[in-house]
Amino acid sequence: MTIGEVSKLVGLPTKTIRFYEKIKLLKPANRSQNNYRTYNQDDLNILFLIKEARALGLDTNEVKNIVNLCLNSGCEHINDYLAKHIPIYKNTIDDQIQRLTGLKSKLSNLEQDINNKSINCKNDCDECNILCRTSKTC
Amino acid sequence: MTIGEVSKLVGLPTKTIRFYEKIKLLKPANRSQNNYRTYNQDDLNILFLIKEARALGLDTNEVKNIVNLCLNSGCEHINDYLAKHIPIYKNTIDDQIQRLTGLKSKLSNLEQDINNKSINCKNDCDECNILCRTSKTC
DNA sequence: CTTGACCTTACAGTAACTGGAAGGTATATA
DNA sequence: TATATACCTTCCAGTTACTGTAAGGTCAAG
Repeated sequence: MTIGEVSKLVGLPTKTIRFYEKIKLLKPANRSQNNYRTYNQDDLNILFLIKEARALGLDTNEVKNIVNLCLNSGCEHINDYLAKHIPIYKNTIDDQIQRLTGLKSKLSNLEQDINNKSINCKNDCDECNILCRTSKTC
Repeated sequence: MTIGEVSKLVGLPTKTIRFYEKIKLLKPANRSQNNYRTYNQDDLNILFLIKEARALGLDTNEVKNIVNLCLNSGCEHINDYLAKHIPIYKNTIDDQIQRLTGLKSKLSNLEQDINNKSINCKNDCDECNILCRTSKTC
């Protein structure tokens, strides 16, 4: 299979497949006479695995661990690995969600301030919103 | 004020302040005889404004808009601008939260699959988790 | 006169791609 | 045979918002 065929089958841009090879997430592809990359079913399976793992939000280093486990051990080790690591992934996600939720409520507060306070504030900065208060131009 | 003093007052690394100048978020700082950057209260105010806006999750382009508004117009324009844009920021955040929530539930499903299904799966891949199923080595 | 704490610039690296340029290759059509 | 097209190749730059590091200048104190 050429990289374009693989791209369609797996649903990843050719660019991305080459990129994965470059960062050693994939081993260097075999080459045909004309120097085109060629892929077989095993390569395809690895790419599906990578895509699935990325879709779970795992970063490329995590994916690399899992691919190696998959290639060098068996899936019972993947299960062990995931059982240990999924809680960590989830904590990371929780942190991000919390951060975003905090941002959102900050924005809501600011929105309310803007609605409640005087819109014309020439030199009456205590009536301004927090962003404006920090600026002397206000 | 030197950049180090400003850094302490505002709570931004000197690196970051120089970086903001480089990307034209700040105008080029005045220089003392020895070529050190010097800052005055106005610069400080702008930096506070920038820090506040970044803390709200706005990207540097948005911050640039707001700084320009602050320098070239008055805060009534900032209020208008924010009133229009905050809903957009919030939508963006909601999208991100939704994405993360989706990832988390995917991870939870996988976690359950791992707990429920056979851990030893030699060539019995239907019993494996989704990551493993995609791999021939399973 | 040296030590330490500042300051300067410039370049590289981060994460995970994406876009583009410049060029080789394979196939179908005129 | 010429060409149009749709692939493929490599390499370099850009994205976001910084951070780290190196190599070097400046200033005050001991």
